[in-house]
Amino acid sequence: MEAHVTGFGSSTYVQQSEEERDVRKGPWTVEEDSLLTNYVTIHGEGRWNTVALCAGLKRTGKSCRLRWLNYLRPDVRRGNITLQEQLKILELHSRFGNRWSKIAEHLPGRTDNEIKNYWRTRVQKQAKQLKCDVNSKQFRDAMRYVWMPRLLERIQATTHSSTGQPTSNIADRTTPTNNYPSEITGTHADKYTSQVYISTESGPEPSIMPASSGASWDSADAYVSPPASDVNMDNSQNWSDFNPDNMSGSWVLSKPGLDIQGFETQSNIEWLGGDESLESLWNDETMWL
DNA sequence: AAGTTTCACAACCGCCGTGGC
DNA sequence: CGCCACGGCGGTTGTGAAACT
Repeated sequence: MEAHVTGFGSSTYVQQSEEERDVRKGPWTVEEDSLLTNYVTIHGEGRWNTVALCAGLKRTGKSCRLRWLNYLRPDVRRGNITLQEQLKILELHSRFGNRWSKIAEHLPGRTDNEIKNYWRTRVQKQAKQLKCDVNSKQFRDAMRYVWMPRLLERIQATTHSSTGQPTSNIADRTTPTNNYPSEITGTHADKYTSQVYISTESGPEPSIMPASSGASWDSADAYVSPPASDVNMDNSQNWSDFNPDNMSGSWVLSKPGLDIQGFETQSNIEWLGGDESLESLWNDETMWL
C-alpha cells in the first residue's frame, strides 16, 4: 500500500486514509507493542498518525497514543490501587469531579483510564450497594464521614504493622460505626504519627482540629485534615497539597458543627440502608483491595 | 462439570479545542 | 474565516477471567 506524502506545516508527514490502511482494532499484539515502543523510544512521542505509519502499525494515531500512554510508557504504574491512592482519588474526585486526567496528574504513574476504571468498578459499586447515586449528597457524605476515615485507619494499621508498632485491627473490630468513640484511633508510630479524630464539637469552629493547621472549610464539608506541622496552605489551596503517601503528624477528620456520633445514631444513617448494611459494606474486605 | 453472572481492565467512540493552512 | 488534521478527554463498550449457581 502506498503512502501519500504531503506537506503539513513546516514539516512533512505521511497522509493516508484509514480505509486505505486497513486499520486494525482490538487488543494489541506483542509485535505491535514492540514496534510502537521501539519507534517512540527512538523518535519520541507526538504526531501519532505519523508514528502509526512510520512504525509500520496498522493502527490509528489515536490508538497508538492510547496504547503508549496507558500501557507501554515506561513510567506507567501497574497493579492494585493502594489505600493511599484510593484515599487520594476519593478526595480529588470530590474536588474535580469526573476530570480523570486532572486527578491522574496527582497520582504519578497512574493513568486517567485506570482511575476512571477504578471509580466505575469500585466506587460506583459501593454506591449501588448503598442504593444511592454516586453523585448524591448521601453518597458523598458516606465517603467523607465513613469511607475516607476508614481508609485512613487502614493506612495507619498497615503502616503501624509494617513498622512493628501495635496495629488497630480493623478486620477484627466489632464496634459498629454508630458506636465509634469520638476519637477513633490514637496510636503512634516512629515515622507516621497519625491520629484520626471525629469532632464532637458543635459550633462554627472545630475544636480538635489544630488551630494552625491551615486546612480550610467550606460551608458544609467535613475534612480529613493534615497535621499542622505538615501543611502550609491557605484557604484557596485547600487540599492541593494533600498527599496520603507522606502522612505524618496528627490527621483529623472533622466538620464544623457536626456531631458525628449524633449524626450516625440519628436517622441520618437510614439513608444508607441502615447501619448494619453500612457496617457490613465497609467491613467488606473486597472493598479495600 | 457446565452454564451463567459479575468483575476488572483495555480499547474504542464521539466530542471538542487548538493550530496550521 | 472556514476547513482540516490532530490531540486530549470523558463516556462507553468489549472481552477474558474469576466467581457463583
